[in-house]
Amino acid sequence: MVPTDFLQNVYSRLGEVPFGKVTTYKRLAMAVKTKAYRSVGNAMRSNKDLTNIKCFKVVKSDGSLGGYALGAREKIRRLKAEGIEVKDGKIVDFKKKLFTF
DNA sequence: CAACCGGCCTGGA
DNA sequence: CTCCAGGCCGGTT
Repeated sequence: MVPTDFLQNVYSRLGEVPFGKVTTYKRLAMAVKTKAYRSVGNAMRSNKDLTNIKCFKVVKSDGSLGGYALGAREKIRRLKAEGIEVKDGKIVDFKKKLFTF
């Protein structure tokens, strides 16, 4: 299937997030001029290209992890690989690690 | 057309 | 102030 404009937009924006930083579903949604936070998550889920699309860099607005296709465990591991610590299911120093578009 | 969703926010206990 | 439940928006399948 061919990705929609929305999806391409989301993926593109996600690619702007620098190493060591994260973003939220909401912020991402705002970046693509939409209020469909849920759809963004849905988009991540439907994404197959995990190698090129770092969906693990997207978390909830309150700093908690949210979901991940490969499991929360894996998500945490990946984030840690970028120097982002996760404690008790939440990002440490979330506000600092948060990237704003 | 109907159902699903990796969320967010607000209100009540 | 913290915790739980319900409601709600928008886009995909």
